[in-house]
Amino acid sequence: MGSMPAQPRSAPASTTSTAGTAGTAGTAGTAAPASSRREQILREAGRLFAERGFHGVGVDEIGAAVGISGPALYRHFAGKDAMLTELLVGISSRLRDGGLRRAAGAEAAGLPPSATLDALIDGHIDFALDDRDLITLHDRELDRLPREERRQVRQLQRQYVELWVAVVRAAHPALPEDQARAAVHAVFGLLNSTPHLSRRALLPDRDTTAALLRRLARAAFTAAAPPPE
Amino acid sequence: MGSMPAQPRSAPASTTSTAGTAGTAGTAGTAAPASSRREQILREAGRLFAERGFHGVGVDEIGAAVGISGPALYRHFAGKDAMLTELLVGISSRLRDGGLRRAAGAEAAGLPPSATLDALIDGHIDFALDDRDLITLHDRELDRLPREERRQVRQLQRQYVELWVAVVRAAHPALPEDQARAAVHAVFGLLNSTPHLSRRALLPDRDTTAALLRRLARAAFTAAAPPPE
DNA sequence: CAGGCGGGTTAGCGGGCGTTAACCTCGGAA
DNA sequence: TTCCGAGGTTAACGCCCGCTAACCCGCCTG
Repeated sequence: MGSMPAQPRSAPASTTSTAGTAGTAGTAGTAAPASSRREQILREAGRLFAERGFHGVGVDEIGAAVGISGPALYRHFAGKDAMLTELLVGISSRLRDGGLRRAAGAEAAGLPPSATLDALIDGHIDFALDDRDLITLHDRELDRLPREERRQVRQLQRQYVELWVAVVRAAHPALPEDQARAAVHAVFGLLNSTPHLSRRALLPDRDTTAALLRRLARAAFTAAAPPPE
Repeated sequence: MGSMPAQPRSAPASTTSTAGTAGTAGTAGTAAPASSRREQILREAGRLFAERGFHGVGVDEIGAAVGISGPALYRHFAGKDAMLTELLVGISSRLRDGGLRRAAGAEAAGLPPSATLDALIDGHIDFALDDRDLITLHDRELDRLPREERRQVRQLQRQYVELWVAVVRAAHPALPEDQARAAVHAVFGLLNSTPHLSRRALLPDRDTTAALLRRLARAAFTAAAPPPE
């Protein structure tokens, strides 16, 4: 825990001692190079926003979470809104791009639509299990964005949804489009449900959970087609 | 069940005006038994909280939504927190009580566990489709409550979840408890997904949506059991 | 060795919001 | 008729919070 991050980290020679808490050393050692201050701030802000809501978190708290205090954040971001914007745009972009990549890959490999759908499901599960905070934010704090940014995020989200809808319809041609769309939203809700019970070890281990979610999601789409009557 | 958009929505409360005029006018005789001012406030507050978040709504706005202005709310509630508390306790209680009632009824009728589970699913779907705002609030603003009230709501929610877990395990004995619990949460996420796309008529009509959700939820539980291997 | 600039610091302003205070006005008992 | 309480009103207070201002320091570059 207390291990020094090795980085020089300007010694806070100044009085105050605010730095104390900083820690949490989240970073989870992603191989990614140099998690800059900026990214560190984004990570902590995302966590706090997910925990207590955008309006429920003050800039001083965000600063404290990374070991600096309050207004220093403005050296990195134009304001609190800008942090949320960057978080939400980033999430939506990653989801959409990842989905497009997987769908294109599956199609190029000549796999059937059902396998493409499975690839989308697996990708979303990875995201939901690995970035719980972001998933939470993503469908909870959208309305706190200024108009133009909100439009941008919504567009990305819509593209992601429509990608799924197209694949679902290819895999289950009997399903009408509006029901396919509703089913996609429902499965998103299903897959995104994990963040809510993240607290307390109520979940099985990651692999078991992932396998469970995969089974549930696939079965849901299969059942979405109207009953054979 | 018309959504009753009515709500006279008083004009911008001109200054000065002698208070007198307002008087009893409001609440035009809704067939419902005396929707008191109190309930009217709760309804509007719930809608606003769901739309913009607890911290994103001011008391003046809530007042304006029911035709009175700001501090008049304090004749009916101890404060803003009290409104959220009453909303969340009410939702959680209704969910739990409705679940207990249906489960007891199904059991008394000698139905098999799978039929009991179906009854729970149908009940939850009705709630999710008819009280979207409340469903949204219920798993989104819990953390804005003061400590003690939050504990109370969480307890109600837990009882509801455990009721489902018991029924699921009776219906699917092969499913381990932790996975059953995770599946229950996942299905809640699935069923509660409808509020998110309520805006814009993206959904099929109510009956179609309800039938679709029912199919998805049942299939999910059936698929939750580990693969036969 | 100078100097600028990246990245910190504290102090403080301005606005918004929850809440309280003081006051008003009815409708319905006593 | 009087009075009182329920349910409004506006004014205002105090706090919190986002953001700006003014200042400071150490590293890297010329």
